[in-house]
Amino acid sequence: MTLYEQHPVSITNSLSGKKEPFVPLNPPFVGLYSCGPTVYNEVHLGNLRTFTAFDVVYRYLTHIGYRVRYVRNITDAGHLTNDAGEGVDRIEESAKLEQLEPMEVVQKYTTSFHEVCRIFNILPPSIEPTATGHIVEQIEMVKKILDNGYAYETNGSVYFDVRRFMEKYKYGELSGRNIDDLLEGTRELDRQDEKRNSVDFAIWKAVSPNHIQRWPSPWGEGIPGWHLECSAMGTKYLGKTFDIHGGGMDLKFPHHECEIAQNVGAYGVTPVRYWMHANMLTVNGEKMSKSKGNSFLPKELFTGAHPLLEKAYSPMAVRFFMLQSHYSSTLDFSNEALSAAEKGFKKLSNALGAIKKLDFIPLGAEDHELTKELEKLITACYTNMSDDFNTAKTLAVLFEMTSWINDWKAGKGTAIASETFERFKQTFISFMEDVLGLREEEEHNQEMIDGIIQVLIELRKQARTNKNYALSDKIRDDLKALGIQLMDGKAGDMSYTID
RNA sequence: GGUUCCGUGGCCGAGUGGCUAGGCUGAGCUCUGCAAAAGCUCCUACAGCGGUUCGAAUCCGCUCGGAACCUCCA
Repeated sequence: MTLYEQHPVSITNSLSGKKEPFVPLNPPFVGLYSCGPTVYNEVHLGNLRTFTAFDVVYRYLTHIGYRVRYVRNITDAGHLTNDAGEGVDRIEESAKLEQLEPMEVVQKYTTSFHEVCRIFNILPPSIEPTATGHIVEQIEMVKKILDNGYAYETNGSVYFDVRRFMEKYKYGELSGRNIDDLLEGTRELDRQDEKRNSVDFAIWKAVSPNHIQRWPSPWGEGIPGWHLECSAMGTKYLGKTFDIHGGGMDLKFPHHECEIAQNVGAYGVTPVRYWMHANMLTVNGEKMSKSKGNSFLPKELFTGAHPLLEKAYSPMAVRFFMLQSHYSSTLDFSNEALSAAEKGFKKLSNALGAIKKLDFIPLGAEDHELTKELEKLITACYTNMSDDFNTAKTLAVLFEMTSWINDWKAGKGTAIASETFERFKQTFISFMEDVLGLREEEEHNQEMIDGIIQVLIELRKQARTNKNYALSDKIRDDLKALGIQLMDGKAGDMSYTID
């Protein structure tokens, strides 16, 4: 019996708003798609929360035995600042501002994004497709939608015909939107528009020849619509219908709604069985976003160089902070909360370091009650994660396990079977490292190492002055064993090298 | 205005009908040469009002407060 059969997963499906048992189309295979970044700018902490949330989904599903194909795209074209037609292209805009070639912008921020992921221990997906690498697939999809009669061409642009689509299918189901309300609210903006209805959206957008990023198509030169890439790439790599699609709450409408419409319009089937939406990171109760000026970059977080930050925080403390709340709740950022998280994480991190080195110390006959209690904790890790990826509850269990680990660390024996001990140990380590992606913090900076060695050098000097050569030699030999070579200078000064 | 969601102790945050997570902070204690770590104890809450129920933080209604989406955003 596999782990996922022992601990069946349930997921809150945004489509129904309810928690549903997770039944993949073709177990043990799972198709998971999540919307990646638009690489026109650095990702900020808010963006990171979503990527972390789906990283954990990917990690856990894999851990319990599913064979997950995780697709997370890079949007490197076609993301206009609005759908109405007068929007600017984000990548082109950044290119102009930074005086770079658009693909230089793409490269720069893709590299930066990967670096941030590495630092926060966000695993690379199975496939990380780019919009520019799938222009052909996107054009094919536009053709299909046109052939099916759910789109129309105006001046070289192709728009999705929402009204027409609604004659046969539903639109607005995911976001619970009423199309008439939408039309009501935006009627004023409709004049001189290329679109038949304000709710229609571009699936192919004509651009002028001075636009650097552009591709030939049956409708002239242009760029694919933003919503289209996810439809095309999701379909290509995961099939016309796949298991899970995730993204930030703010993408629910219009992005994901349009994605559904495009797939249904092209293939007649809804693309996703379980929609998952990660909630926003807030600052003083307001969504963190660039436009509000309350966002900060990962780099600023490590240095503390931002007006909102009282001090620097480590990546793992931040990751822990995010995992302490459920992905579907808003999480409020504050220095107080982050400092608390920092300390809490340290406790877990110490326990992790300790249990790796711990061996089983038996104590008398097996206490069945105690064994049961510890087995319960092991099981709780699974049931909590299987319950809609409840990382907060899982962490609470890991803290309870930490109490036991600290006891054992202090040399206290335990009256359980060695088998239970080993499972306890393995579960703790794998939930920390593999499932939650929390690793021991060991990134000490050079400055700190220098400081530490100076302290030792000072001690060694004193030992030599006191002719305590046994101690001074021990300091030098022990450091050498760590790859640090101390060298005595002529005038009693010391220097060192590190391998 | 429309749609959706939220309001839990000093702070952050789980929890969906009875069994009242967890972390951080504060106070006291144990251990300890000092410090740290670790352990123990205490501070025990569900915005307000009303209703359903034997029983509600959890369900229903109203009031107040806040947020997200409806334009780009993870």
